[in-house]
Amino acid sequence: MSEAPAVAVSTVIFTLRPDDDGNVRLAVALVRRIRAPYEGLWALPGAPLDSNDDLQTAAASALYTTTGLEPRYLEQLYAFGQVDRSPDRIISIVYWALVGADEAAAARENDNVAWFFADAIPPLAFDHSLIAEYALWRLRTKVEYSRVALGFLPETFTLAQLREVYEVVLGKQLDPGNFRRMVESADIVQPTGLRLAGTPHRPPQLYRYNPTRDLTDPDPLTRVASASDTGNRDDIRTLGAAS
Amino acid sequence: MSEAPAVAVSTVIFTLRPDDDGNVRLAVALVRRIRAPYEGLWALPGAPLDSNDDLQTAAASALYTTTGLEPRYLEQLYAFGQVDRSPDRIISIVYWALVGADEAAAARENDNVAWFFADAIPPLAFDHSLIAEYALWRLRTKVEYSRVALGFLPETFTLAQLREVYEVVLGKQLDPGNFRRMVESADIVQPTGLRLAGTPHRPPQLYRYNPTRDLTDPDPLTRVASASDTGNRDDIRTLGAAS
DNA sequence: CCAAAAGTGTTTTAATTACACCCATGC
DNA sequence: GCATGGGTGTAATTAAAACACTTTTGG
Repeated sequence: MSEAPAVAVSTVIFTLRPDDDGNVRLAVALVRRIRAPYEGLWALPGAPLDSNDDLQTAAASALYTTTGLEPRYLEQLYAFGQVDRSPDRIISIVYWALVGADEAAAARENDNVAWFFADAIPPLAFDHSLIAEYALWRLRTKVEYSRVALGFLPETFTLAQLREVYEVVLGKQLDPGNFRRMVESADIVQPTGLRLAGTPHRPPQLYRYNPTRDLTDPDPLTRVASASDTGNRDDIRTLGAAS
Repeated sequence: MSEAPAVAVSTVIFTLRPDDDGNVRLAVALVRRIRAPYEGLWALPGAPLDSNDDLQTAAASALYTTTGLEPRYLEQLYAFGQVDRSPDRIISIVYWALVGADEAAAARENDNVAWFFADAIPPLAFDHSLIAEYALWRLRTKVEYSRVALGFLPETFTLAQLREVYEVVLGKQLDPGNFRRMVESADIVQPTGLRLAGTPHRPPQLYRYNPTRDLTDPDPLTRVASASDTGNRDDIRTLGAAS
């Protein structure tokens, strides 16, 4: 009889950041492994699950430990448990998170913690390459039918900024006019009445996200979480389950 | 310091079965708890994770133990790990499964194992009521954009049977003509060329599911699973991840 | 006035829905 | 023939995409 499987929680952390040419791109936070196995390789941030922590708390804490940031959005991705995915039997419960582009710019980064552009992720330890790819897929599909994109933006923003988030995540240009109508009819945001001044063109309206609506439409899990809020941080806009 | 969390795997098993009036309805398999806590209450079938089993194997085995059946479709639902969801700290990795209506009719059933109609599930042990509700939500949303409905049907079937599955799961009537066109354009099934005889009306065509397509469109996880098939049962039509 | 992005309007296209109607069989 | 569900056709509605055009600012 072998030992009981160990449980770990990891988080795929996404943000937006400009590359050297000034183009905004999707980026993922990775940590370098400092011990065997896969010593020296990059991996997803994570830690063994502390028995006193909820899964979501553990995921947020992995995020905080590596970046010093709080998630704007946090959702469970999948539980990985193939017997041979690691030398020891480890069940990894993986979350994915969005952090604000503004905050991430100031996030810590060093030899062992770094941001990688999503289209240039190096080979990762364990099955983490597959996990990262899956998280990316989930982000992209979810952007199309939910409001998670707001998780990258600060409190107020212009529609052009919001559209840029969609364009970067989806990897394609969007028609400004149609985008505006889509956003308005989906009731995603509220106008603040303020305008952004100082532009060399017509000053755009500033919007904020609609606080009466969650970033995703509520599935039964999210509904329970927001109804009987059991000590969850209220700076995470949704605690949503998968969907 | 408390002990390491234990890992269990449970499965929400769906099938279709007729009620006393002969109406086909969605049903879930439950087992009665024979020990504390929640002794006597109904619960989802499951078991502690054996260190030698993959998660999916464990889910299929929970299914087999309770019903004696093999899943036609099996997908991970969610990992539940709230600290207070059980007296001991237990991380439950939950799968959901579809079994054929024809086979389920012959499945074992006794004082401690029974099928309950999905709209009449009794209060369950632990947080299993919430889990069952979430699985139901996932099944319903997934039926709308994938081909999982085929998981309820035998090898060959008529379009009317397939439509009935959709109607029962979604809880609404569908237009036969439009349904036919939807199925044809989505390339869900293949005509067998055979016809069902003995009806008091025009004999319908028999179809089989399209084996060149999976029951769900492949996300990165499913794609890997089917490409490098690592000992998965080939009678499960997809090993799909969540989506 | 010009450049540039904000913002509005209109046309085209495609997908969805609603519903009328014919077809083929057992009785 | 007639009742019944199988199967086809078509018009109406709605949503998505394409794209022209007007507005408002800084320089």
